[in-house]
Amino acid sequence: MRRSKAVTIHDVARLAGVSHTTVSWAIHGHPGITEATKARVFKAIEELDYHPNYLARSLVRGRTNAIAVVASFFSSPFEMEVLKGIEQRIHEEEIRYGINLFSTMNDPEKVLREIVNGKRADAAILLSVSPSPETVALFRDNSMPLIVIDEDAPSARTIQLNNYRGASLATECLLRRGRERIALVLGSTAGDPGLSQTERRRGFESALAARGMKADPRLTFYIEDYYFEEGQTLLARILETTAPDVPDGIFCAAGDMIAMGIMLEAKNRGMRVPEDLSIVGYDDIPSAALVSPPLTTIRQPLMRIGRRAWDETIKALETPDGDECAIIYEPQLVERGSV
Amino acid sequence: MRRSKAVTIHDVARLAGVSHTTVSWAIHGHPGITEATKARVFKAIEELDYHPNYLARSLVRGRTNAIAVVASFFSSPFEMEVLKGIEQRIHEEEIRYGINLFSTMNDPEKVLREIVNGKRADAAILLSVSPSPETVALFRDNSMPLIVIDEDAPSARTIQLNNYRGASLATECLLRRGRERIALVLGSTAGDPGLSQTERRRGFESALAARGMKADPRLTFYIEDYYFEEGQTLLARILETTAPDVPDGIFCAAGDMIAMGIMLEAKNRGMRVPEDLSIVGYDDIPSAALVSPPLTTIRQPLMRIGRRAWDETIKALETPDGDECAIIYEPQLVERGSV
DNA sequence: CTGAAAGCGCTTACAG
DNA sequence: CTGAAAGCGCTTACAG
Repeated sequence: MRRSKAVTIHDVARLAGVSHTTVSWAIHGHPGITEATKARVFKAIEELDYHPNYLARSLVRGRTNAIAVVASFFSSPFEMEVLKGIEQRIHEEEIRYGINLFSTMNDPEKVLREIVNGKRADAAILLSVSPSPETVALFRDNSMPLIVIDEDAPSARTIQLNNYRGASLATECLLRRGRERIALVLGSTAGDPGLSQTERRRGFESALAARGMKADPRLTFYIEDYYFEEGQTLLARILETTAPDVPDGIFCAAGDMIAMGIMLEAKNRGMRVPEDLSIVGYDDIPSAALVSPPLTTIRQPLMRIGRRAWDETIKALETPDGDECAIIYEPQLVERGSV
Repeated sequence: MRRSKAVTIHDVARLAGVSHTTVSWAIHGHPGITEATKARVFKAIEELDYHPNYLARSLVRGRTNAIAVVASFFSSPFEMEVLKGIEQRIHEEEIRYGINLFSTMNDPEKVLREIVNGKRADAAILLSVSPSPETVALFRDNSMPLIVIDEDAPSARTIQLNNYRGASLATECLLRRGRERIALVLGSTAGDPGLSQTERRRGFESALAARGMKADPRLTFYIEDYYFEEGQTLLARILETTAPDVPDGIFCAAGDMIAMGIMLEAKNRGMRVPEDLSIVGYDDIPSAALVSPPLTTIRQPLMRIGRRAWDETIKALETPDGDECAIIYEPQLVERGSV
């Protein structure tokens, strides 16, 4: 097995009969290198199949040409969609940045500090990860752009979803159909509830309040996981704990997957949706339209958010002293048959 | 705005009153540094909040501590599930590798060469990307491990799914229910059909052959995209082009999403599933169980594949001269109500 | 037990 | 128009 030693700029210089400085300049289109010399250099590069070592280049330039994308876990529908938007942008624009994934199961702050201090990327995009003020300051001190999606972070660039409004829309839809005992299902309570869940609760409560109704704490439920089986067991729990005053509507702020689990279980128990029980989900995942009845839900422009996050990152990288931004995207009610 | 200069190993050395060599050795637990010296060094590190520059370290070590994950597009259910498996492993094992995403819309070979030549990672995992023999050789010559998932690559480490068998299982299921005119729906024909689609076709044909039947070329259809709307328009096309001998069964090797689109359109047209038309999908995406009737489909152990890919990568990294492997995972028929 | 020196592969003022 | 030199921040034989 031939274990070839990597070819360096010096090999190219030797073959072309110039100094390695000249090679570097030829590569970078530095003005004032003869066409003839340039040609010799490129011929040598071709011949040796030379590729600049990206690490060395990054070290001396102080730029990695990589963007960190940080999330607590990838591969949830939310992260997937946003990632898709980012990807689209990369391809459309031919921008020469790589993307490095960091997931933060344990200690988000530690990961973020390591990105900055270890110079592991030129900028970071955070998906539903909330940085401490100290960390935001750390990024700023190192002039490293930080884009925060779906969380709040004072004096950072944020791209948010109006979760408050999404929840209001969902709840109002239920109220319009005359639902009077509406249960609220929220996402995981593990540790910090997260801004989005908090906001959805607020939106739910305010929509009720607008009708002079009050949220009944016994009608608020939490889930642990996002598998639809969780939705099935949850409905059992809801019916049990609330009997005989079972709810006639459910706003499942924890997302469509859970909502679909609830719906399936309702059907298994002979309940009619929406006649006996109306359900509204959140996210509008692709299969929401395919279940029966099709699920009424809230759609968020996740791909657009991904694209925008990328654009903001690039902008921040190119104009380092630009203002921080606070962009908010509006959700949309998608009315189908489950209400 | 304070723009702090990064703290280097020299700053630490100065504060601790030792040479930078000693600092480096203290960090790496080099034997023969007094406890007292070590303590001074670590105190200085703490005080200055020093973090080694990862680029410099990688350059001198010749290792990036990053694994490249390459796919034509991320954020398809397939890639996401595999990625999830990889992620799990990273967290379970506390392994210190980062993961760098490379997507290869245009020129896969170019991306792969750049990863090797630019030293952008220590190893690469390919998701449904098929490397040329030259590229496989390039990886080998640079002793860079290459793990190929769901494609074939002579003399590389491969982790494959038995697509042939999956298709046979699906087709046999249809045949058992007495279906006699079975249509085959295959994925995108753009360029190379890809190994998995080719194998699924083979499996389909062999299952028919086992009953003395022959695949009817007029009953083979291709899709462009993987949105479920595509499935809806496809059924229209199928019915049109085959009338009056419309199929009584469809094996949708292009995946569940399309299968669900087909099913929705069938219901819209007043066809009964499975009485008038049986449908089998592929992938067992989470919502397959939720549609009505629930979709019969083929499940593949994607997360396990992700985990295994990671393990093989690490193994290859640690024992560079290990054998190439060829692992094959078996799919499983999940019988629900659509057949 | 600790330090001076060389080197990883590149870029970029600075001279000629 | 081209080259010699310094330096990015680290690691690691090699001497003392």
